[in-house]
Amino acid sequence: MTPLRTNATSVAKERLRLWLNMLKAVRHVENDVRERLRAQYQMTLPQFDVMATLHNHPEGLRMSDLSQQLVVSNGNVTGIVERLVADGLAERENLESDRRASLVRVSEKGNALMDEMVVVHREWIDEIFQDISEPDAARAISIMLDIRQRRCA
Amino acid sequence: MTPLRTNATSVAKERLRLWLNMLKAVRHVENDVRERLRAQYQMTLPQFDVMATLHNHPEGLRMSDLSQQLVVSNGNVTGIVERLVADGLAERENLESDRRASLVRVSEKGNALMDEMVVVHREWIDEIFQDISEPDAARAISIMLDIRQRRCA
DNA sequence: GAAGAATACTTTATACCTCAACTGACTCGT
DNA sequence: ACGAGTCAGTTGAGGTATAAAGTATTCTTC
Repeated sequence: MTPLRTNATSVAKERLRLWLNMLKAVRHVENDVRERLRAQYQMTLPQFDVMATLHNHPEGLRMSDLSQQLVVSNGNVTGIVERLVADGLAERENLESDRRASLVRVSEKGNALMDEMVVVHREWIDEIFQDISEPDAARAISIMLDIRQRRCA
Repeated sequence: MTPLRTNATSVAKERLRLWLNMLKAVRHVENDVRERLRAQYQMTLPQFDVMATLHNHPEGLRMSDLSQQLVVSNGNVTGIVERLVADGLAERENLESDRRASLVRVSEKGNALMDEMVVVHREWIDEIFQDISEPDAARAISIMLDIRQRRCA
């Protein structure tokens, strides 16, 4: 067994371990946040994700902008926005400039709610991540970016 | 604005940024792996996750062990294992010691497949994570553990 | 300026996923 | 024993998810 091969498999194992731990950590946080959302706001996690994204873009977003921001499929967004509109939390408007597309934005009711929820949500995350120092967070962010920014579709 | 408050909100923002980046990174990797699984093995990601876990425990696992390992709900595992058994990749056996429970393990056919897939999967992850050095991986793993190991239910 | 390619989005089929309620089985105190 | 409480697992309803196919619209290119 050459040292080269040993090192290569050693890195590979560590990367796999990282991946499995990322998965568990994300699910752990998602479960925590999901439960709080349900208990305190009767809202699902995907619905909140969409609302939070819309809240960051008061000018409105297209369906494809949403699916790209959230890294989910196109058809997925259709259903979630449908429910949000039905609940009066979001609105859709046809675009004159491109009749295939439409703009989605938070409704007045949704905006008032999100003004509050965004603050509360940040506090939740702050609590869940309380053991993570600012330098650790910065370091981890940079690693997360490295993972995503690999050349690909 | 006191410096204390400034620092507190600064850390909170960085933690939120970390959370959002973790989410995107995980979805990115999941999408990549999901596509390869579908194209090369006609298997879904959750099914692979279950099979890989079972493959690591040749003696077999109970349903609740599986859901705990994968950080998913109990009812979820029921459906996935159902499909795996239907496809002949896994087997279930009633436990004499506890007639409420049952053991799940990979079938002979599933074992042969997983012997190969586990290696290929590690290569995929190694490729996707190729920009992550071993020290970075180790550091990130420790941060992921910190996130999970906070006291909670 | 019309055929063809590309785009934005929806729809359908299938699989996942949680939660809450439920069934059947174990445990334990009395 | 035996009933209250607990535990392993399933079920059903509702809500995500993806992939693939389909629709309408816009762009492109000659």
